[in-house]
Formats: sequence, C-alpha cells, structure tokens
Amino acid sequence: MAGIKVYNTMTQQKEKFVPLRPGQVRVYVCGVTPYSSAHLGHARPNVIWDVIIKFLHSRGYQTLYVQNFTDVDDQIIERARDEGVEALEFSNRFIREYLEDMDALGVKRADVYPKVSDHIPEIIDLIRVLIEKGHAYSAQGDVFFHVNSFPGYGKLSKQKREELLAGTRFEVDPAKRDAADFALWKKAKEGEPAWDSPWGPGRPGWHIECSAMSYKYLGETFDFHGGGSDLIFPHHENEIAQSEAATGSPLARYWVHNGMINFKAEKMSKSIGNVISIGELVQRYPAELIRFYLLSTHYRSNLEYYQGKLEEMSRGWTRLVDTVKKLKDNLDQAPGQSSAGNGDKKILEKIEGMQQEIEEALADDFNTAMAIGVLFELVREINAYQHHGGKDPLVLKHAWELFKLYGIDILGIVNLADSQKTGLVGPLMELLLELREELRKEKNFPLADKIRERLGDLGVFVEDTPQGPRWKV
RNA sequence: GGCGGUAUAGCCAAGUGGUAAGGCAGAGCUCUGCAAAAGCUCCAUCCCCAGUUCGAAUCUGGGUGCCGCCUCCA
Repeated sequence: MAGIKVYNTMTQQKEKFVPLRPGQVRVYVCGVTPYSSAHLGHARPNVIWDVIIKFLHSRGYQTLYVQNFTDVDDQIIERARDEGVEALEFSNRFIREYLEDMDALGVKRADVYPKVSDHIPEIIDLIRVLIEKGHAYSAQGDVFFHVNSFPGYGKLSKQKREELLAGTRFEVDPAKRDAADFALWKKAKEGEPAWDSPWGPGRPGWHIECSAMSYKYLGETFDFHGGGSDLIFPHHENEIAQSEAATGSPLARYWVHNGMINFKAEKMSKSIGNVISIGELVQRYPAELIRFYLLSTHYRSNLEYYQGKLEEMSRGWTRLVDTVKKLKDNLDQAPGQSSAGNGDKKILEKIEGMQQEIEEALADDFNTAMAIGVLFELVREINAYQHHGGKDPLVLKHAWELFKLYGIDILGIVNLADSQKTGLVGPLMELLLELREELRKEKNFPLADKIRERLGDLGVFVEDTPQGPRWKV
C-alpha cells in the first residue's frame, strides 16, 4: 500500500509521513472564534480533516484529534455587550451551532474541543514559564512575548524579523519593547471579563491558548497541525514561538494548511461580510453534495464559490450517486452464484487497479480530487458493464465495496438514503407505478405518459428501465 | 514594498521529465413505444521568454497576471 506523503508548510515540500508514536496520530486543528455563524470557509478544514482522519483510520492508525474554540476574544466581548448577554453565554450559543453545522455536514466530531475559558490556569502557567525563561515580560499589567528572544521566529511564514517590523501598519503599544512583540496576557479593561493572574486581572491574548491547550492534550510535539492558510502568520508563527520557546521541542511535525474559499474572486471572510453560512447551505443542498464540491479541488488550492456553483456540481454528482444506488439495488437482487466469465475477470482486474489508484491518490497529500476522478472512471466502467448485461455478483460486489469505502465512508460524498421516500409516499408511488406498468403493457401510452408528466410537475422523476420503473424526487 | 502560493480546453480540475486523469457544457450515435437514464465516439500541447535535457505542463532563470498573508480571519 502506498505510503502517506504530506506537504509540510514548514519545509515547503511533500514529506513522507511518519507519526511520532507508531500507529498513533495526534492532530491539532485551529477552530474558530465563536462570535457568529460558521460559514463555508469553516466547513473546508473540517471536511478535509474529517477525510484525513477517516483515511488514517482505514490505514489502521489510531487518532487523537483536538480542535479548539477561542471563546475569549474582543469581538465576542463587544458583541455580547451589544446584546446585553454574558460573553460566555454568547459564545456558547455559536459553539453549539457550529457543532450542529459540522454534524449536518457529516463531520465526525473531534476527540476534544477545548475552550479558552476552561484553560486559564494552563495558560497562566505557560506564560509564567515564558517569563522565567526570558522570552516574555510583563509591562503594567500586560505580558508580551519578546520576539527577538526566539531565533526561529519567522521560520514557518518565511518572514524576516526585521521586515516584519518595517511592515507594521498599526499603532504600536508603547509598553512593548519591540513593535513585533505580541500580547500573551491583556490587562483587564473596565467591564470586561477578567481572570486573576500574577500580573493582575486580565485575559489571554489571541495565540497563547493554542500553545497551552495543544500541550495539555497532545504533548510537546505532535504530528499534524492544521488550519487555514490565513493562519500561517501571525497565528501559527506565534504559536511556534510560544511553544518552542517554552519546551525546547518542535511543536508539530507537519504543518498542513488549506486554501481559502473565494466569493467573487475575494476571500470569504467574516470581516468582509461576503459569507455564506453552513446552516443556510445544508438547508438547500445535501451534505454529500457540499462535501463533493469541497473535495473536488485539492485542499491546498483556493476554491471559488458563487451562486449556482452547487447546482453546477450537482449534475456530475447525481450521476455518481445514481450509479451507486442502482448498483446497490442490482447487487441486492443479483443471484448468489458467480459465473466469473472472462469478461468478468477483466473488469475485476480493472476495479482492483482503481482501488490502488484511489489509495495512492489519498496517500499522496490527500489528493481527494484525483480520488474522485478515479471514482468517476469506476462509474463509467460499472455502468458499461451493466449496460452490456453484466451481472456477476462478484463484480458488482467489488465495485460496490469501493464506492462504500471511499464514496461513503471516507469521502462522504455519496448518500443512499432517499429521505423523501419515507412514510406513505413510498407505498403510494409503488401503487401508482404498478398501475402505470399495466397501462404500458396495454400500450396505453398517452395515459402512461400523462402520469409521468404530472409526476414530473410535482418534482418526481420517473424513468423506465429494463428492471422496471425507478423514481426519485 | 516583503513573504508565500498559483497560472492546464467554454467552465471546474488532476497531473510522479517521456509525448495531457476526471467532471460539467457542446456535437454525433446506440438503446428505448416515447422520455429519462446509461453506453459509445469527438472535443487542449499546458501564461510569455530564455535555459538544462535525447526528451518538460512537470526542472532552472527572467517576465506578466491572479490569490493569500504582513491588522481580526478557516
């Protein structure tokens, strides 16, 4: 089986993946600051890591997956105050919604979702260590990380320290020794949530929570650190500085960053306001279609979204899903005995080859786009086989197993359930189609066509196949 | 201005130095009572210039365009 290779932002190349502990993979992915509804841009890393985790499981790895919530933050405090509610109550609402959105997308939950508000002591401990080691200093109730004390600063984003200072466009806090120094602890302001600390009441700065929480749950060094490419600087750079200055060990072995989703050639972003919420999306489209869209492009590339994009995607996606559904039906009805003719052997070999291609694609920096491409080759192959009358259960079963493993279990882009066929609808449709079949036998085509047409008006598509009529909503 | 990434058919998109996966759209055909579905066939020499090489979309150098980061951001 193909070994796994991963593109590492740190080294800017694909590397062979070797976990720190044999058979076990530890993953930290930066989550969100919960002050508004999750949007499509947030869905991307979640779906990608969902696939990576499931793929690792299929390869026999155990995983420990942590994703944080930064629930102590300026925006949260501000908006909660506008609404007149407690900051934590405010953020908890969006955390719940976030988790529900990810559930709706078929994302398996992480093992731990640590929140900043639950880890203040750990954060304080870490800051204390950094001060003791001379990497941080307190100044009138604030604590800053001293960037010049950490020689590796800039190694992830490939920035030079001097140039970072030159590019500063914001007002520099006069309490800082250097403009590039960043806050580990912020002195409390009037009316803001605050915790006691050795430096007085206050709250953590933005980056320190990830260092403290990843250390707590995953240890000094773990395997994957993920997140959007917009986090490379300053967030991940600062995490590295804090963690590595404190422990002396590398923070993560592989840095994995996903590309942005653009709306009209511009990054989808809460601050720009051009977002499309996940809640809205899952109302309108099947989760599997959304995942299909997200996974059709390699995770490191940028991805476009625009009105009608999902409709466009759905045409190809429907062909995939319909093929799998029909295949499954035919397999369930197929005779138990395999005839194993010569033609059947040939296609079995082809299917075998496709499985290898998919494995290689996923192992090669999680190339889901290529894996989907191969799945479409299988679609064509198995449709052609059945088109020409092939029905060897061995062949059907093999094809089905690939669709099941990759299409359903790992990528999550295929759904078999017809939610709208539940209740009375199913039996009623069966009755109607049975009667229509009798009309067709009697060559009463005008009436049969009328039924099909009227059902079409209702959004029910009927097609006549050699195996009898099929319908879908 | 600095740093990173990217540039492949009408659109989306993969691509490991050896002569361009896949999807959508389009054209023709087969099957079908019709329709649909499905199948078959057709549809690109890879931004520009120079170089390395027997051979480059793939490597090197130089351009140009686009995106991201440098301020909160998945």
